[in-house]
Amino acid sequence: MTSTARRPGRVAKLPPRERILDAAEELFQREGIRRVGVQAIADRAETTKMAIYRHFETKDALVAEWLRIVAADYQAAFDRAEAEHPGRPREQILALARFIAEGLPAISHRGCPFINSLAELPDRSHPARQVIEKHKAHQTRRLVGMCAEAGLPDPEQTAAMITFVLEGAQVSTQNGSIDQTGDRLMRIVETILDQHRSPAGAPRTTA
Amino acid sequence: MTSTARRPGRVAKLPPRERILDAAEELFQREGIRRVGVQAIADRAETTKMAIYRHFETKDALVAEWLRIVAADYQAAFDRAEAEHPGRPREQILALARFIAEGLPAISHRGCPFINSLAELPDRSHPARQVIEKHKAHQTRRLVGMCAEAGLPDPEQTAAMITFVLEGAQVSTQNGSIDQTGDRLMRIVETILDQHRSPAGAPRTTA
DNA sequence: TCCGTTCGATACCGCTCGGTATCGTCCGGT
DNA sequence: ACCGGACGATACCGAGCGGTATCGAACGGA
Repeated sequence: MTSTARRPGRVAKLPPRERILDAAEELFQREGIRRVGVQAIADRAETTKMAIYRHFETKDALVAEWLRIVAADYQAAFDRAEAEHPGRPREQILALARFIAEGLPAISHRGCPFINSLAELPDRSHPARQVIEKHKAHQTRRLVGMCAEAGLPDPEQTAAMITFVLEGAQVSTQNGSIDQTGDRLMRIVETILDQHRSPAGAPRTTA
Repeated sequence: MTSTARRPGRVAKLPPRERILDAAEELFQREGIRRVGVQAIADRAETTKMAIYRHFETKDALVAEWLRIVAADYQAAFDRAEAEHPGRPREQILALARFIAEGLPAISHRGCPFINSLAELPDRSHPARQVIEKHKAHQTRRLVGMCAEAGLPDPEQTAAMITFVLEGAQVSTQNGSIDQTGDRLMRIVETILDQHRSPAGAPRTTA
C-alpha cells in the first residue's frame, strides 16, 4: 500500500526489508533454514548482513517472521474458501484441499514449510515454534468448524483425518511422483466428505 | 553374532561401531542430524572422533547407515504383521497402524526419522536420500499388496490414503496433544478399511 | 540548508563444524 | 615372544557460521 518503492534507484527495487523477506522465503523454502546463512540471504536480497540486522534482531527472529507470512498465506486460503462458497462448508473444505493440491507442484521437491521447520527446530522454545503451534491450532479450529457446519459426525475426528491426509500428501511430495499426488489427494478428501454424507446432500460437482 | 563383547573392560561394553551407531540413533532422533556434531556422538559413545572416522567414511555415511537400520526396523514390523496374521491382510494393515500408533509416544516430540531427514537433507544426491527413497518405495509396494489382497477396490489409492494418514499422524505428533493422536489414527485406519468392506467380511473386533 | 537516519561495504570476532595428523597403548593371532 | 591393527587422546586445520563495529555516502523532513 501507499508508496511502495520510495525512489527506485535504477530498476524498481523494493525497500530492503521486503527484499530480505523475499530472499529469505525463497532460500529457506528451497534449502532449509539451517543450511542458509545470513550472508546468503543478504546476497540474494542485494544488500548486506548489517541491513538485515537493522531490521531483525536475530536470524531466529527473521525465521519467525517468515513463518508468520507463510501462515498468513494459509489463512488467506481459508478466507478465500469461505468467501467463495458461503454457507457450503463441503465446498469450502474441497477448496482448501485444492489449494494444497495445487500448491504441491510449486513446493515440488521441498515439502510444507511448517513441517520442515519443525524438523529443523527441535527446540520448543524457539520463537518460530510458537508461530507454528499457534498457526496449527488456529487452522485446526477452523477446519473443525467447517466439518461441524457440514453436519459431519464427530467433526474433530474428521478434521484430524483431513489434516493428516493433507500433511501426509505434502510430505510424500518430496519423494516419488508429484503428478499423481495432487489428484490422489483430491479424491481422498472427496471420499472422506462423501462417506458421512448428509441424506439430502447436493450431488458432487467433481467427476 | 558369535562373541559380541570380545572382552568387557569393566562394564560389558559393545564394540565401538555398535556404540557409535547407538549414540547416533539416539542423538539424531532427538536433536536432528545437522544439530548433532561428530564430537557429540563420540562423547556419547564413549569413544573419539577418530574411531568414528575409522568405521565410517564421512558423517553422511554414518547418517545413511543409521537410516538403513531404522528402515530395517520398519521392515521388521511389516514382517511381524504378516507373520502374526497370515492370510488376513486387514489385520496386517491394522497391526501396521498399531505399530505406528504405539510408536508415537516414544517418538514423543520428534517426528518420523525419515520425514525429518528429508527436511534436513534437501540435497537429493545425499547418500541418505537414496536409502529413504528405496525404503519408501518398498514400503508402498508392500502396503499396496496388502490392500489388493484385502480385496479393496483401487488398492493404490487406498494405500496412498493410508500412507498419507500414517505420515500425517507422525507429523502432528510434534505439536499438540500426543495422547489422542494414537487412538485417532487407529480409528481412522479402521474407517478406511471398513469403508470398502467386502460383502462377506468378518465382524470387526474393535468397538 | 542542515541534520538525523538509513543504507552499503568491509573488516572483524569468537565459536563450532567436519575432517586429519600424530603418537602411545593395548590386544589378539601366529 | 612378537607384531600388526585397532583403539584412545589430543592437537590441529580450514571453512563457515551468527553477530558486531566502523565509516562514508545518500536521502528525507524540518
